[in-house]
Amino acid sequence: MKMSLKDLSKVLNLSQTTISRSLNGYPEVKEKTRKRVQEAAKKYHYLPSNRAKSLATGRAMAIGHIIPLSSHEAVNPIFTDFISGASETYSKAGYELLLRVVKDEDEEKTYRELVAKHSVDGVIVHGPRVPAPHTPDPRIELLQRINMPFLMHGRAADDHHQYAWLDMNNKSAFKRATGFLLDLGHVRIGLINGLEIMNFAARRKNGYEEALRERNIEIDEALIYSDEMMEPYGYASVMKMMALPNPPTAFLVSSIIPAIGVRRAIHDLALEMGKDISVIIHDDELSFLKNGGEIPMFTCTRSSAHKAGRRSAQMLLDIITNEQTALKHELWEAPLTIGKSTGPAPKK
Amino acid sequence: MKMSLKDLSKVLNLSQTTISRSLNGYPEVKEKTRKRVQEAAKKYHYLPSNRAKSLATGRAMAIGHIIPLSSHEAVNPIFTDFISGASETYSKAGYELLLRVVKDEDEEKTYRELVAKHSVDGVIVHGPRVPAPHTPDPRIELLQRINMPFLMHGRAADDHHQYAWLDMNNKSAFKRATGFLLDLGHVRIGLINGLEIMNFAARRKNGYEEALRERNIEIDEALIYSDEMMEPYGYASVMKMMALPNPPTAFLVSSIIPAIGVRRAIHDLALEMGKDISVIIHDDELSFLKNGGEIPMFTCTRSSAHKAGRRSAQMLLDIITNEQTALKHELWEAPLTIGKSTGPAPKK
DNA sequence: GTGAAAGCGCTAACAA
DNA sequence: TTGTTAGCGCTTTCAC
Repeated sequence: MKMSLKDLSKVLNLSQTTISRSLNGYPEVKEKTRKRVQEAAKKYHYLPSNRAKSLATGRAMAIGHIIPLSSHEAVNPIFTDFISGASETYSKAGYELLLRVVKDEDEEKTYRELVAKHSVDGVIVHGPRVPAPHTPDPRIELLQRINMPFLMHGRAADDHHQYAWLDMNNKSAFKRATGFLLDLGHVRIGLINGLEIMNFAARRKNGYEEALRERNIEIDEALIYSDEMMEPYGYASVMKMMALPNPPTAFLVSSIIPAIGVRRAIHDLALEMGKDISVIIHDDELSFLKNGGEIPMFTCTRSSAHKAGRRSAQMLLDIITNEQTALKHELWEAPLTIGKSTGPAPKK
Repeated sequence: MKMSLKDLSKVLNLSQTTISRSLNGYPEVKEKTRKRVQEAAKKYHYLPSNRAKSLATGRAMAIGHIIPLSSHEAVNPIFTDFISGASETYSKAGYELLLRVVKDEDEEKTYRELVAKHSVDGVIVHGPRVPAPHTPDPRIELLQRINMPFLMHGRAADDHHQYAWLDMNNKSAFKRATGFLLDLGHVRIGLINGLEIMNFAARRKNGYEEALRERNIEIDEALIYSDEMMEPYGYASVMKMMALPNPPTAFLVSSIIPAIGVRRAIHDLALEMGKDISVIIHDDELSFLKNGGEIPMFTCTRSSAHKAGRRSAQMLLDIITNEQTALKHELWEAPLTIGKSTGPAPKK
């Protein structure tokens, strides 16, 4: 049942070398022999042991995905689509996907361990942070120091050029979304954002502010919230902002998780207090729509997350196999899909 | 920089064997020697290569998690918590977590490949199906045939005893939830369920029906919907049911994804048509609440999913290491957390 | 075009 | 208590 190279070599009356060469596409094998080998391999369901191959070649044939627990990246449903896309690419290339969910404080240890144990050939790092303005994500320096190839999903602060990354254009997406609400006549727009230590949140805020600034609308800090993307956070933010003397008429929400709370708050307000909020727009509700839909919405869709996963995986594999020194960067524009808005535009 | 056993043995002037024994806790090593070895290992950041260890011992030191794409398990945010729990357990035990997201039709191939390539010591299978009543999930037979240790997350049809599994008591959870709504005075309760080919959905429906039956309330098929858990599905179901001559006064929703659509529908109805639906209850909204919350809600919370992941991983490791023939099963009761309900109870 | 032999970094008999 | 030796299943020189 369980076939090894040796077994196969006995069956075929060939050396292990020849079989290895046949299966790995080396040119010096006679075509007839190669065919014979390939047929036998199929017949006996032979596949080389990953462990042995790794040991012999020095390559682990695996990529690590490290999910920092605190980043709440794991909780973002989009993340699963990303990883599923990556998995697809790895399978095609014969690589495995190794997943680690780690506490922040264990992250350095994890990378070191992965290197020492020869478990992976490279890693994809999720959720880059901005510990302080103009301070690079500490993980970048670490990974470079221990010589571990990596690709960042998202960018860190100001050091774009020093490492490979793939990112959505968060700033542009939120600038456009804000513009969309402004076009509808909204002036007071609540921003319910993620923690600004997360790079994407900082960029989104920039986009929001830039859109307002370009139309000479004052930025009101009372309309800008920033916290971990949990459901009660969305609910509480809306409630607080709606209690202001001059409440917002629309909300821009940075993730589907707080958006659920936002919807609940809006619902409660409508039912219990007769208040009426006209538009809510947030970043990845679309992820759950099958074919477009009626929600006013934009940015990262399920299929684009999947594509980003595939692309990121490929970029990393390229880095590993080509050993190219030129770093690759990709900045994706998020599709801005406008659907039917919930409720009317504000009276002017 | 990169340390191997051999390197270490030279540094310490000991044989590789002694070092291996020291580090792996064999008793026949002199305590003083062991100490010396351990210190050196720490000093030089030595960790054994996983690949070499695997090859020598015959154990892959890795567990595979197979996510079938079609099951939409991947999209369930709870899933990520499950896997993060599992990851924690594996790390402690020195195992890696290998993730594969595969199309249904590739699933058999995937398992065979994992066996042939010696990539994993066992797998955790997600999203058991009920292809037809009283028909077992075909993957069970396959895994047993190819001799791959596995643990099912969820149960398949009627063959509980033949394999190890961990599952939530879906039937009981939905029975209790339905009972809760009945206690509030609701009689017409809409059930927005997952595809009934998924085992958990079938069980949930059973619980719902049993609760109604026990109170002699007629089961109205017009109030039972079953589909893939997408957002528009939730929206459309509510809209359709609310258009009935005798619409429901409450909804029981099987996942947070369609529940978002349900909330949107309720919101739209309230705003645009003045309709008022009193209670919505669904299964894992709580997963996004940090410390309880105000949503009427129950079952699988984030922390219980995490715990289930940890426990499942441990069960599988036990199976692998103890080679115990007695199969383990665990059925968990979902915590039923009742919060403030959205809207009033129906007028009697 | 094919094969023999060494070696990847470990573990595990078997000796000493 | 420690060391010697032979693999684990593959790839890769180097010979033929």
